[in-house]
Amino acid sequence: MAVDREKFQKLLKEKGLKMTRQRLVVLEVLAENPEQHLTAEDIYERVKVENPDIGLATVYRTVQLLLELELIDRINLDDGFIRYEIGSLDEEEHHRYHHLICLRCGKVSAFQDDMLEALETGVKQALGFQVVDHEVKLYGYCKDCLEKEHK
Amino acid sequence: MAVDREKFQKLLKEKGLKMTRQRLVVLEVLAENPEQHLTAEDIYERVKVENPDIGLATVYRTVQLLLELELIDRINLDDGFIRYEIGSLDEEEHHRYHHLICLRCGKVSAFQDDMLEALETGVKQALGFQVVDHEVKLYGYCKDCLEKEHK
DNA sequence: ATGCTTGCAAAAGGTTTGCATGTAG
DNA sequence: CTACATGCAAACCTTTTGCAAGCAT
Repeated sequence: MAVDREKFQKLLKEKGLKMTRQRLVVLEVLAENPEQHLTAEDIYERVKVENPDIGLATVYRTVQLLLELELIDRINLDDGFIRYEIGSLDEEEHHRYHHLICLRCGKVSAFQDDMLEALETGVKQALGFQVVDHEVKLYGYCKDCLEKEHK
Repeated sequence: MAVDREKFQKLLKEKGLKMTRQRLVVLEVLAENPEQHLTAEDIYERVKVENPDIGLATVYRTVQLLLELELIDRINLDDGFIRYEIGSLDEEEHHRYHHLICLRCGKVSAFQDDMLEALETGVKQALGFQVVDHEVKLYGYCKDCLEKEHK
């Protein structure tokens, strides 16, 4: 997935910010690794390959920026790291991704489901709470680990 | 909600652990504050009232232990603190609690819904992933904040 | 030129750990 | 008595921040 530089620059300009090599490279790494749940350190390692001078602090500052621009999503798997992934380009699908976390091997996979929309409507009517985003994590055992266990 | 000391001691004994004043007090604080989402520091402050000598490290060690015994649940609201609350005594209700997080005032409330059971069955059939626990967080604006905004 | 950005290193802040002492069983 | 548990302080580790130097516009 390629980064649209013009669109990126336009988004930055709207906030009085500048397009830099570092920001572009961080965004590109995330765009090239969709659904990969990268930590700041992961991004740093990959960015350094073609950009050895970049600092880890810049990666942290950039992911914060990309979050504010809503270009990426934040994922917290409760393992002490905050992870990031490129947001879905399709607005309709953007909030329908959930995560499956294997308690044995730690593998994380995503699946899509829109059943929560009904739940959100119900919460609004019953409690007056207006939902704008959600996060669903399902913990359990993945197919591979289940099969290994049965041997 | 009172703590069943005999049951607690039995659980500890099964793992070769001892029942101490500190462990009991931490569990009691959590039992007396259901659905309160206490941080380790919160627990520490409340425990210190009647037990000034306890150390913060003991609180951390104890919540880890209580998690392993499945007496309490862990909640991560992405605010830099890990929070804890007593688990539902009713096994059937144990995994049906979800959280509503207000993006304006930060208030957290819980609601109950079992619609995820159907989702979990579907995930098992479609992907072979066996779900044993889940966490659902809905972000949005609570009734109070919505009303204030409309004035 | 102006002022946003960066890199470095230091700081921050919640959580964990080492170790000598205390205590439950 | 023995092994597990505690308290204290230091260590950890991810993330944030201060500041002088570096760029984008």
